[in-house]
Amino acid sequence: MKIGEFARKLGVSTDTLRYYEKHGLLTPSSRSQSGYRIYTDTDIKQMSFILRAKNVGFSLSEIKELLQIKIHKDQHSCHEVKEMTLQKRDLVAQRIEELTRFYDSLSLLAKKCCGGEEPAENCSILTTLEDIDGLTH
Amino acid sequence: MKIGEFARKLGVSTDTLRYYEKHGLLTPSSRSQSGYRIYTDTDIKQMSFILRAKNVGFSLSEIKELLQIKIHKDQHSCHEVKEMTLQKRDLVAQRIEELTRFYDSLSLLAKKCCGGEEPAENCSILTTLEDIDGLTH
DNA sequence: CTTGACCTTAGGGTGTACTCCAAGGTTTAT
DNA sequence: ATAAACCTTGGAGTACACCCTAAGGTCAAG
Ligand SMILES: [Zn+2]
Ligand SMILES: [Zn+2]
Ligand SMILES: [Zn+2]
Ligand SMILES: [Zn+2]
Repeated sequence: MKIGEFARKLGVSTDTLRYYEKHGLLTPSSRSQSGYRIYTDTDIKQMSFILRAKNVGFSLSEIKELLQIKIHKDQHSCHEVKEMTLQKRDLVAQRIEELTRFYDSLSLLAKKCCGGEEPAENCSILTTLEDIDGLTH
Repeated sequence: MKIGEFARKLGVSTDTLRYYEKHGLLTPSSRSQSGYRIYTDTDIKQMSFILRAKNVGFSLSEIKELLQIKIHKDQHSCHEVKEMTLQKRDLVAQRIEELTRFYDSLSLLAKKCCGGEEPAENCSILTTLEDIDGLTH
């Protein structure tokens, strides 16, 4: 499919796709005789991967590194490729851990509030926010 | 403490701190007679909160919204404040879910690789990466 | 065979989040 | 008292990730 249809399917702009190509994140599978970009289902999968990674806070250069796993093919051993994958996975695990602490902070915060209709001036939620780091330890 | 010491403690630049103040993320507790910014332990807690949020991929404007919980004091009821906190918490939960899918993708990928010393040319990890979305469904 | 919807590249503009001066005032140490 | 090490504001510059426009080529429908 051409760039317009592909962009609509993925919910991004054609400009974004050209930008990603220029920066080595997603090169369309081929070009038509007239030079049009041709995207395939494989490209949809890779683009979905990119968008999910972006959504959880990875920068484009970090995502590019994640995709490098694919590019190292013949220059590297299975061992190296596996190591790299596990290393990236650990990075994700760290983020999950931090986010979980964050989630717990907000949960505790909510728990401390009565949720009533009175003005929140003396609400413990507000006085506790300053201690949010203390809450999680 | 003054801005330099505070910056060193938190591992950021003084420029960043002035930038955050200008954009409403962290206003130092007070100023000295000569106009120097004076930061306290409370400011350390708030800044740690900001940095943790940044680390897990929140933008500064999102973080500002998170901190609004504190600012709404007398204008809002306990009910509203609690709702806001829970809503922010759900946003964090969504991110955790996405990151977890991501983690599973990379785990499955690693599992498919023998990890041996031969060139990775025929490594299933590389042929599977294109199918990474399929892996998680 | 022309209209309109698509596509191409090149290059400029925007918002975010810093980062780096410049010119000057303050504080501490010798 | 004067240097060194802080601090102040204002404004300019940078990197990232787009976003938009211009000028033109391609292609299916009427
Ligand atoms: Zn309350
Ligand atoms: Zn209450
Ligand atoms: Zn392998
Ligand atoms: Zn192998």
